[in-house]
Amino acid sequence: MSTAPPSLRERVAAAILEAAADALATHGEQASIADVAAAAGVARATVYRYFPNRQALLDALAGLAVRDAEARLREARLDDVAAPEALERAVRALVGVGNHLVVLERERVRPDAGQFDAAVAQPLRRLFERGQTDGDIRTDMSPVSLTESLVGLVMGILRSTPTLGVEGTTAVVTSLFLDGARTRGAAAHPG
Amino acid sequence: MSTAPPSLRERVAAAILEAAADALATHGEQASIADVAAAAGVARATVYRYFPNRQALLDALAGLAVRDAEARLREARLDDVAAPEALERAVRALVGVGNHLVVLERERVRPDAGQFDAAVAQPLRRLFERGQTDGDIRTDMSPVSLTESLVGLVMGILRSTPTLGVEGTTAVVTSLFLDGARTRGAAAHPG
DNA sequence: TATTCTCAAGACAGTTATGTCTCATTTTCT
DNA sequence: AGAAAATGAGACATAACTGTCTTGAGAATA
Repeated sequence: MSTAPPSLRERVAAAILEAAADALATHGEQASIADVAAAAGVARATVYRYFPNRQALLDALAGLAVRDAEARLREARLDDVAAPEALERAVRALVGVGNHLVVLERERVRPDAGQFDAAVAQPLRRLFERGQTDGDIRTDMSPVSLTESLVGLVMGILRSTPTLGVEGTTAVVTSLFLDGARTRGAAAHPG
Repeated sequence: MSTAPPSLRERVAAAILEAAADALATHGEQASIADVAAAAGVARATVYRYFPNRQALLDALAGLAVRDAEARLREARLDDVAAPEALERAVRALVGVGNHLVVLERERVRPDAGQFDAAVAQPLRRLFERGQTDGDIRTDMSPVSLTESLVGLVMGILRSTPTLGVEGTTAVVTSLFLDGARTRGAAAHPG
């Protein structure tokens, strides 16, 4: 691995990207460069020294999120285990990407679409397809719908309940998505 | 009922709000007044004749969405039926609000928060609480988490798959949320 | 200590969206 | 048809953000 010394420039660039992810995930698209700079604790001009313009920063952020998501999903080895276990790993990977994923998903309408699809949606669709052929996943819903549902679920929880931590969020999302909210087996109310 | 003649002003105001809902749901917060005006087929100045400033338009839109959601949830009579049936009705109500709900949910971080909570989240939480005491809904997840999950699910499907229609979307969301994506009962893959 | 690099702070111009206003034209209502 | 109201088009000033630049200060390196 390239665990080279984290040079100053790299550290500042990372801080700016992190602050941008937070600001964009919280305040949405209309977060200004001044907001990002303030959140990162640097001057506005410094941001422009690292990223020539706003779009470049957004692109860098999207690229980072894509690479992070790809790496986590690759390490998850979704193809090595059955669909339910793979799903839990996938959710853990997505939750681990955190705010970067929220930003990436928010910008997936923009011109640079496809990135989100290739890095996140496609592996999920493949996972659901395999789960369906193996009999682990219900077949009355398309892999596309299942993927969108899972993404919506993750995003909703990720944006509204950031206090659960990675494992807590993963457990909630996985359990709910796989088994649903209905009580299983037990008798309903004695009507 | 006050089914008065739909005066001209009311019709234009409704058209502007509808266009604003579409534009804001599609292009997010950075949709300009010019975008809204173009989408509504009116001049930019006309928008300002109906809403003194951008914030007033956003407030009107949020108020409309809140009233719409409240009315639909009230008509759904969630308290009159068991939790699973009530959940389906609630989902149908939320889906029926459509893009207005997406906009309202996106702005729930803003100063005028609470509106979304009072109109949408609170009824859902009450529904889940009742479902848990009746034994219809699993109790290892809080009503708050269940509510956030359901909202995330609805929003995700609503924004990414607008072609299913109200009934299709309702069926998908309800079934998935109640019973999950896992195959029920059938044997897993023959390993 | 001297040199070099980087940063913070702020001034500056260019661009874009906002909000106001006017005026000729069109639409609505009587 | 005629009066009243509303609209479209566009000019206009204002505000906010963007992107560039300069200056003085601070930290790293030799």
